[in-house]
Amino acid sequence: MHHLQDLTEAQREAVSHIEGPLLILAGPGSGKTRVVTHRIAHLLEHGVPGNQILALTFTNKAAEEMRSRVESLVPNPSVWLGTFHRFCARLLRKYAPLVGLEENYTIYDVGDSVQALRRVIARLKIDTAHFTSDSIGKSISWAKNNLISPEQYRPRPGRLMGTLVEEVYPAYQAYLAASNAADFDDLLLHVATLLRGNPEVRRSLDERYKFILVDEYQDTNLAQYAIARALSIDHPNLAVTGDPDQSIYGWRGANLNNILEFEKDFPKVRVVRLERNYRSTKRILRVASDLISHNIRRKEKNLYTENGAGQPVRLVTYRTQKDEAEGIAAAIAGEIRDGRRRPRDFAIFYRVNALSRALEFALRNQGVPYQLVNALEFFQRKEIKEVLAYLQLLCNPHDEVALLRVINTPARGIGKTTVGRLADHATRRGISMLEAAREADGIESLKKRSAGLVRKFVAMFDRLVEVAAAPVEEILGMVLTETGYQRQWTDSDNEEDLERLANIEELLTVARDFDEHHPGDGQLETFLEEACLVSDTDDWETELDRVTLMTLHSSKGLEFPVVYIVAVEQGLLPHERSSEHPGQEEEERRLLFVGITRAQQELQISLAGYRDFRGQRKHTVPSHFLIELPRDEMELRSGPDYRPTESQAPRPDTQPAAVPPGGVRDVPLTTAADLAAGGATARRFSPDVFRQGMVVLHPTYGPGRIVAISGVGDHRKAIVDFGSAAERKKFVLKSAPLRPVQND
DNA sequence: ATTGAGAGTTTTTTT
DNA sequence: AACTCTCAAT
Repeated sequence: MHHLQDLTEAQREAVSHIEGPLLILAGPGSGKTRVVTHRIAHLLEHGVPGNQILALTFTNKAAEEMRSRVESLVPNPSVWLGTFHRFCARLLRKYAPLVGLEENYTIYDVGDSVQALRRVIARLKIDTAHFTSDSIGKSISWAKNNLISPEQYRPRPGRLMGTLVEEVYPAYQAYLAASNAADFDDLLLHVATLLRGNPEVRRSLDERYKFILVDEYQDTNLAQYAIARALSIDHPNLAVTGDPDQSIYGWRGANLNNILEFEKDFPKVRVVRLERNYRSTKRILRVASDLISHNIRRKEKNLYTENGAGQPVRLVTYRTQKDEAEGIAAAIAGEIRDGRRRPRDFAIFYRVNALSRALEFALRNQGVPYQLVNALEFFQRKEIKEVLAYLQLLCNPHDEVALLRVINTPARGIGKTTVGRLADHATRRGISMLEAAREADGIESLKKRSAGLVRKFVAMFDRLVEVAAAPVEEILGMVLTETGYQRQWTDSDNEEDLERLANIEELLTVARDFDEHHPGDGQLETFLEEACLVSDTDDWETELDRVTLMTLHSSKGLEFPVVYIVAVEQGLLPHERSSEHPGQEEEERRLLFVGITRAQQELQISLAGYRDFRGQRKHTVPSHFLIELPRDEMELRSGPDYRPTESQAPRPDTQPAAVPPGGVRDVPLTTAADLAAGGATARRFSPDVFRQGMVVLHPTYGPGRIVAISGVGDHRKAIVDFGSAAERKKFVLKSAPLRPVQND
């Protein structure tokens, strides 16, 4: 079988394993993805139908990578490949009623659930003087990850926090149920309880997915563990891959025991160790090994490589944060200028997102293009969340968080008092807030004016309901038009407003792409699901020739020729918040281990003597992890090695550096020829010229505004509003006699 | 009801 | 430094 060629003995053993439990302990850079994808191909070639294989990953990025690599081995594999959360979301669409939801349930992302929780706490009139809603939320999340239902939750005696949670958790869960919504943790919790409570369902799914693979098994929490277990009882063909040394999600409920005790769970397991590293130099690997050997809770591993020794690992101390950023930027710029490296060869890792600023600034000054793997990701931005909330509400009218978000956005005079009265009415009558809004005229406490405004809002919403089955791009267009959302910024030259408009444009493009890949109506649910289950590494583009900036957490699974790890200082790495819990220090060490092992050829670890913190400059203490590193493999330096000199001084014209969220896209512009021809002859404009909200001219109807636009290529259609006199008309852009108008 | 100024609070990591 | 929240003025 050709898949077994050019694999090592250990790799081959894992790849050719077919039935029974399998544990692959894979060190960093040991070709794990290769093994997993080859194994899937191997299974398929041995007659296992693709739809019996379920491969679960943690990020969409990892899933995508895996899919494309499997595809290169076997054309059209019908394997289910995706994240745990997505798998559960899909499953719940089908089995929602079994856990008290409806099929059209909404997924609440972190922002949504925080809103929901705040509301619940306010409603319970709980004094949050000493406990933030945040910390209560964390406790609830912890409980869910550990499969503790609201009914089962019991606080530890004497813990004030616990008693609070005991009261809030059930109320919060009831709120979600009333809103027909599930938060991230619920996706897992619901599926786990579903499998436990419904033996027939469990059996049929176990039968359906006979071969299950779980990637990054060291990061699974109890809920994920329960799901994987429950699906592997009749067909215990569970293969997991992982590395205890790379477990860095303990704070999210990951339970290291899942992997450390896998052999107890499945006594007949076959264990394969992949210890040979193909990625890094000897020196880098040695530094990593020495560091991680200081952890107690681990499985001993012997990492080795046949690669060359490489250069010493640099440990650099800079004077200030600024020196650090400038030093690194100058070094990178120099390497690029000399043609020794390309921008994409470099990555800079840091513990917290806030540290990216100084680095961005320095890189920009050096004219080095970079790509920031974003923390405040695209779908979390206020304007995006607001527009999407309309879609959420269209999809699920019970969604209270969505309703509260949109009812007065953009401002339409429905203020706090009115909303409060609507909420009261809803609670009294046991109906949703949207239903309450429909009864606005009958609500005593409401002033005439307010009732009128609410009525107008409902009428507007109902107009949107009419297009709810249209392509997503069209729905979005209607939302923007009907709500006046786009209009509020169009005439602004405020920088922030322009950025918001650009984001809205970007959202339209995302919708357009989605429509293209999901033909057919009624895909709104799927769109929303994708929108909230994306993660920030997902939009990281491998192909772009840019320096990558990201947190140590998001660096997992990636590799770069040259890696910089900054701010290795006490309080930052290990992070101060990690001292609360004893086990967390080891996790911080693993985090540094992960960062170090991303490097292929060169590695620099650095710190600064002073760092700006919350506006103030503070003295730093070197991380105590540094004394655990082998000095004989390293080169110690004190910066700044470089102060930008004349030749390296900031270039006047720095190129645009950061990629806009969601990536770069070419915007088709109206060419001069288009404009010239449009006036004189019947020449048609390319459909790509037309955009949402644009003013266009029609030979018989006159000027009008594009209310919504959708469709692909020659089928691209626009709905145009010609003012109160004429009705709205729909045009196929390819053949319509429309032309863009320069100005409003 | 909305807006804006000022005060007060915040920061880990993410599906 | 940047964000959210509160309160007073409009």
